[in-house]
Amino acid sequence: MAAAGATSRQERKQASRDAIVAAAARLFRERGIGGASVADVMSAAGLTHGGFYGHFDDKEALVAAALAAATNHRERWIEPRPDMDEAAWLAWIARRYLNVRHRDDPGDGCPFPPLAPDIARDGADARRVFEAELRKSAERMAAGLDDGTELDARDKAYAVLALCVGGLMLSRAVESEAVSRRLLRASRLLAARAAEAKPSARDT
Amino acid sequence: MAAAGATSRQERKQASRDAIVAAAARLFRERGIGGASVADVMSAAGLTHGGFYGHFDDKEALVAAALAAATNHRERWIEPRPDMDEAAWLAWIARRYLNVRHRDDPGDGCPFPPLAPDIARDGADARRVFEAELRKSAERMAAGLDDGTELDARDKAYAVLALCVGGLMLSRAVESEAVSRRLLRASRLLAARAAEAKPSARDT
DNA sequence: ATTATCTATAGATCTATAGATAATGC
DNA sequence: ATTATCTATAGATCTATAGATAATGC
Repeated sequence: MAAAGATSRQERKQASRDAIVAAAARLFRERGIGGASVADVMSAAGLTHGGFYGHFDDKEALVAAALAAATNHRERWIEPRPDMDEAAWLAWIARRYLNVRHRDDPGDGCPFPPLAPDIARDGADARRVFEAELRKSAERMAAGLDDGTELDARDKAYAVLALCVGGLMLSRAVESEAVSRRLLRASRLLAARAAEAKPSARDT
Repeated sequence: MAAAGATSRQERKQASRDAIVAAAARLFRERGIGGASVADVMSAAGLTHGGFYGHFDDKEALVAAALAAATNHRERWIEPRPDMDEAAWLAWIARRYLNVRHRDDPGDGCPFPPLAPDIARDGADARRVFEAELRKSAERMAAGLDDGTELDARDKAYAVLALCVGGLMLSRAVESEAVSRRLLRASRLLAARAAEAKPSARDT
């Protein structure tokens, strides 16, 4: 008789937990970890402050969960495109990441630029989650790249990630629109150069 | 009779202010802006909490001053080397910036990686100072670079800065030494590729 | 009867201010 | 007499906990 529509106690608790994590993932990206209190997160999730500690031991555990949850971004930016050569694909990825829309919507964007310094100073658990997420991004990108002479496919991916994260972060920290856009554009153009100089030379 | 050794009231106040700014520049880089309280900064400067407001209107004014003061880093990393070609010089700059020593000493290092996200969320004053400092770095670097076909000298400089800042920041946010070093190395290698493919081709 | 959530609060911050103190400079 | 700094504190947070409440599930 356990019909599909029935929401068990466990299911509802899980739904609350999911709402807390989703709210935290957004607020931490928008305001930084210190800028969003537990009460802020719970309120955004439609719950009251005190209930938080039935779901997590402490705020640091929430940080790790929120970071892992803010992962949906990856599929949007690092999409396989077998029809393109390496340089064109890297340019395509960089264009999807380094743009004004992404710059202006940190709450729904990549968690690395707004959270990296906070995580660097946080506990080892958070850094382990950060590393796992970064590695997944690198591996997804590396799958579409070739090993080069100096940089293998994963090296290229890490370097392009560093460039994208740095470019987006700096574009948010400057005041003038002109410099901000210049940072985005220049970083996009350098990203494509991670490709080997002559990717299709051997085909000729 | 105003001998050189005499310290006027004004001079001593200036010395206190300098000590406050120096302490703030270090603590903000080490712990983030939210992680160092006004009391922490004053204590590190050898003064008491209450005296702060005789020097600055509020904490945000200190952030702007501390950011501008953490500028001595630039000369260390972007040193003109007319003996090198463009790619070699960029590789040299990247090596000076993207290394383990710099990674492990944020308090004495470049203020951009640890502070950029905080500044992005802070007031316009802080962002203006950030932009001015970034622009000075870019111009110092661009002075040693050539205009290319896609990227002019300043574009190259901004892109290399984005890469360096992103690479250093990510290398601090991951937990394993192996991934951290890989990020530094891969970013160093990509930095050199901001140079034109054949800088000395015309000379032949 | 069990459990998820809420109300209320303790204890520890943090920014900013007000008034006291101690040292310089007229 | 002026001014830089210190002591003390108000008012506003923030994390975490304890005990009350209300709803599910036996």
